[in-house]
Amino acid sequence: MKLSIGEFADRKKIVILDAAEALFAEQGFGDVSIRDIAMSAKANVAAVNYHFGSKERLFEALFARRVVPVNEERLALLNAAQARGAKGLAGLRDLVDAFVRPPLLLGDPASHGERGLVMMRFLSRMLAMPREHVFLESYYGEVRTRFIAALRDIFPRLTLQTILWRYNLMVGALIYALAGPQRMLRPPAGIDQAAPALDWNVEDAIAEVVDFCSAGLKSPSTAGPARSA
Amino acid sequence: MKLSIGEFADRKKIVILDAAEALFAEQGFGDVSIRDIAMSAKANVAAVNYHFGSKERLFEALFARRVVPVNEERLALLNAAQARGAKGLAGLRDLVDAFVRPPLLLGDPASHGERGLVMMRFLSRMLAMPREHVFLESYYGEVRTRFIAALRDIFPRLTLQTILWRYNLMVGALIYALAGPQRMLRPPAGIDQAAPALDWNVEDAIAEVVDFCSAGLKSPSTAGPARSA
DNA sequence: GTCTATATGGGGATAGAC
DNA sequence: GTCTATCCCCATATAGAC
Repeated sequence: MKLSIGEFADRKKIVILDAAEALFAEQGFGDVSIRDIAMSAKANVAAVNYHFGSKERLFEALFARRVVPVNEERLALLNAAQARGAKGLAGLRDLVDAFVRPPLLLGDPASHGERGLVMMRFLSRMLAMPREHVFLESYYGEVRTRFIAALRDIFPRLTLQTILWRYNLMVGALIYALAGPQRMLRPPAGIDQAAPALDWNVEDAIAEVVDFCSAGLKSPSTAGPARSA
Repeated sequence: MKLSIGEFADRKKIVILDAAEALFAEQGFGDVSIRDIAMSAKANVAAVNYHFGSKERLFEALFARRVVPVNEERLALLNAAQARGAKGLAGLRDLVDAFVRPPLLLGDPASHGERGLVMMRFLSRMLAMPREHVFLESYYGEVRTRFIAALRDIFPRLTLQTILWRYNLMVGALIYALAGPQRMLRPPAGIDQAAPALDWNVEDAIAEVVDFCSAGLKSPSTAGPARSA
C-alpha cells in the first residue's frame, strides 16, 4: 500500500520520536545528541531539526506524548473511584491504584510489546528530571493537587506536612519502579535460588507497589511532636 | 597562617571537588563541562585535568567521597541494631533507620551548613544514575546484600520477590526524599495555609521516611497467587 | 521534505613554557 | 603545580541545492 506524503512524513516523525525516546530512556538528556537520534532513526540530522525545530522542542513533544495520557487516565481512575464512593480507608487502595496503574501499564508487553519497557523507563527519567526549567509543574500540577486533596479527605487527622511527605515518598517509589522492574527482581549476591528475574508480570508489579504505598500512607505517624496519627 | 604546598594543593582539590559536586547536583553529569567546573572553582581548566586525569575520574572521586562513608555508617548501624538483638518485627524500624538515616543526615544544616543540601542532592542524583557502566554495583553490593538478608530474616514468610520489590521501593522513596526535602513540603495549589515549607527538620524527615517505609515493608502481601503474607 | 555542506561554538584533553 | 595556547572532535543549527 502506498503512503501519501503526509502519512509518510507522520511516520517519519514517529520513527524519530521513538528513536529519541529509547535513547533518552537509556542515557538521559544531556548525553544524547541529535546526531545519535538521527542515526538511530536512519534519518538526517537536518530532518530532525526540520520536524521539531530544536532539541528542546523535540524533547517536549516526547514528554507530552507520554505524560499527558497517563495523567488523564490517572484522573479518570480517581474520579471513577470517588464516584464509586468508597470513603475513608476503604478508598485508599483505589486511590493508590489510580496513581500507579497508568504509568506501570505502559510497561505491559501485552499492550506495547518490547517498546513497553522503553516507554516506562523514559517516563521514569522524565519524572526524575533535574531541571526546573522543565515544564514539569505545568504538566503535573493538577494530578498533584487532586491526589493530595483526596488523601487529606481520607486522613483528616494527619498534618498537611505528613501528607505531603507521604505523597512524595509514593512518587519516589513509583519512579524507581518505573525505571526498571526487571532490575528490581535481580537477586542479591549469595542467593542460591535460581534467578526468576526476567519474567515479570504487570499485575504483580502493580500489586506490589499498591501494597507498599497503601501501607506507607496509612501508617501511624510518629514524626514531630505537633503531629497526630 | 601559611600553607605548605601540599596543603595548598589539597585545598585546591577540595575546592574543585566542591564546585563539581554542586554543579552535578544541580544539572546532572552530561550537562556540566569541565570548563564550568573550573570557572566555578576559580581554577584553570588544565588544573582540573592535572588533578583528576579526566572528567570520569573526577566523577568517581566525588562519588566515593560521599557514598563510601554513608554506606559504612549504614552497615555499622545495622550491625549495632542486630547486636542489640531486637528480633523480628521489633527490629524493623531499626533496620529502616539504619538504611535511611546516614544519607538523610548529610542534609543536616547543623552538621554541614549550607553544603548539606548540596551533598544530599548530589547523592540522590548518583543513585538515580542512568548508566550501567557506573561503578554503582561495586559500591552498593554489600549494603544491598546485607539489608536484604536482614529483611528475609524478619519476614520469613514473604517471597524473595516481594522482599526485593519492597527493598527497592524503599530505595526509590529515599532517593526522591534526598533529591529535595524542601520541595516535598511545598503545598499544592489551592491550599490556604501559609507555607511553612522552608524550615525542615532532619529528625522529622527521618521519622517520616521511617514511618512510611516500615509500614510498606511489613504490609500484608496481595501480589501473586503463589505468595503469602 | 530531504539532503549536503557549512557556520559557529563548545567540548575534553594535552604540550610545553614558567 | 599552574598557566596559555592549541589540537581535534563533536555539538546544534541553518543555508541552499535538489
